[in-house]
Amino acid sequence: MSTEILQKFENYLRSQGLRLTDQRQLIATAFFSYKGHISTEELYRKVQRTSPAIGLTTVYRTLKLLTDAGLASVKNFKDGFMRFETTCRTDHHDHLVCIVCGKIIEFMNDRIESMQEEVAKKHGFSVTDHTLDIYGTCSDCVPEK
Amino acid sequence: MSTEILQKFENYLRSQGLRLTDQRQLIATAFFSYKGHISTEELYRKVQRTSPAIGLTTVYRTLKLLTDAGLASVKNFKDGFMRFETTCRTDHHDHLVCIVCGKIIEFMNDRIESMQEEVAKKHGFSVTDHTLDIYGTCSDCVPEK
DNA sequence: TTCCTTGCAAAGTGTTTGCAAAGCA
DNA sequence: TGCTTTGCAAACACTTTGCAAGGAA
Repeated sequence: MSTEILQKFENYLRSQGLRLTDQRQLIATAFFSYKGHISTEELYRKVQRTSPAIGLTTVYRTLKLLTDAGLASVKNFKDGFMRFETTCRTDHHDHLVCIVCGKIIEFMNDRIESMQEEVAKKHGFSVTDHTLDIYGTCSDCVPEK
Repeated sequence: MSTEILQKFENYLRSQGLRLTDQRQLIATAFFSYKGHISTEELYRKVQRTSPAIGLTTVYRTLKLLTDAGLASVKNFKDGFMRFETTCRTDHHDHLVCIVCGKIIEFMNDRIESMQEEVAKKHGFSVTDHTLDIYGTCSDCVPEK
């Protein structure tokens, strides 16, 4: 299932005169098997469990390649870490972030989207991208008054 | 005019057993006279022009104090710099950021705001904060095709 | 051979902290 | 005197780069 996407990665690499090495394959596979927004460190630890020889640097570099290939995208929440997620899911979405437990819920609201476009147009902007993160406390973390 | 807000700062400092020093006053004044989202470095350079002896560290520390005092708030755009703006203006707003020239336009849209609340409620979140940044190209920077 | 890839260590970024000197109360 | 403040330099945390060794074509 992730073979197809690995194939895309390999195609990109070849087109750049690069190679799909074992490390890159391992890192990419681990990355694509993760459903959420993974930080470099987390992906590193994930990969380390099965292949302790892989270095953090290689994880960084592979994530950069995946991003260049258009297969991953970077996201910065408030914690200052780079987080990545796959772009195969072509759906755009925004985020609800729990400031207590760190849970991230994705949502999508067409009306909000189209109103953003409208606002941008009104100011003469042509939108390339946007970020909507709502921070708050999730139902599991309600402060015990 | 900014005397009033400086007063607030001084009150906060006193309440914490701290002092409103010359440096802090200078930095705070420069900060409050800036209308937009200023980075630490920018504020540092601004202050340096009149008082070259002030250190970057002191700017960082003063901005932290202003934030603790509730007079400034931090904002992180994609560039990885901390940016601050005054909170005296109690109005909330979102941002349109030009990815070419860096221009930042503020806007406010009640319907978007209330729809965010709605989405959060639907997921059991109680909102404390949110971030809506729209990135794009402004009318001055339209790519010359 | 040629050039890509790797992991380590070192460098780089923006930010924070330790510290001794200086200053206010 | 006791405590805050300052600026420098060093430490930090995350990320990137330089490099020599190893590897595929």
